[in-house]
Amino acid sequence: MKIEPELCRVEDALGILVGKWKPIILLHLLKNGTQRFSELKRELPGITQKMLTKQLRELEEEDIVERVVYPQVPPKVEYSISEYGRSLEPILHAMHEWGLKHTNHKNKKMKTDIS
Amino acid sequence: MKIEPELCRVEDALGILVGKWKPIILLHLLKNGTQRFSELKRELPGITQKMLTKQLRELEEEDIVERVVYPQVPPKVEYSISEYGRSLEPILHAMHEWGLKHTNHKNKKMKTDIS
DNA sequence: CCGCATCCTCGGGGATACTG
DNA sequence: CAGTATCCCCGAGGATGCGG
Repeated sequence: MKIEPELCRVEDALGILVGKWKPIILLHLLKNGTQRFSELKRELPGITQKMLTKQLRELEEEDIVERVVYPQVPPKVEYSISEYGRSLEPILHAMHEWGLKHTNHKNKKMKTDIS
Repeated sequence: MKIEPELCRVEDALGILVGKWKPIILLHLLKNGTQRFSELKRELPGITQKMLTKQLRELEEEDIVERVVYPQVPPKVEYSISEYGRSLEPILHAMHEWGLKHTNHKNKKMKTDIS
């Protein structure tokens, strides 16, 4: 059955995943469970504190990640995937699998384009 | 099994789908099969010729859509989903389904936030 | 350690007009 | 009919510095 384009909700899911660092942040949290801000930052070479904060806040806003603040000095903040957020896992897997195939597809195309 | 974040190919799939009009263009082509440029334009209220051309060209570049030009006056150009492009259909469906659930989730949240 | 504020760059996307 | 060609705007995302 085809999706009725007028009733399309694809953009809703897309809106959650779009963001330069969001997919990879989600994958790290899915793989490693709860992590501190500084751990995540260390694992994401090139990201700035500002961007990491922003992406995490946007994911939190959608109830995808959970944020726990420990009121102590120095501060400690832990992030994790919410139960609800785990429902995105199948989509991430599907996109990852498709991405692998697409890489092959492009490689094949390269060769035939040259020969 | 978790995806190794370092080997993540989610972005590849994301890159294909991201573009203001791409998902809806794909859904239209999936639903209606081959369509002329002007037909698509008519079905996408608000899109400009420039954007429709651009999005279609980008999808063509990735072998997702096929473009057939009939050398006649006035011009006639037909677009359709390639065989390869159909492999995206499960992902679009999954995102659509998730989007529906997410809409409900947000509605529920609204109510509990108010009460 | 975590995060906010400020400033800046760059490209996606829109409006409009022109052409074979 | 199916495109280019121009000009413009805005917001995502980066660099850097301050603060509790």
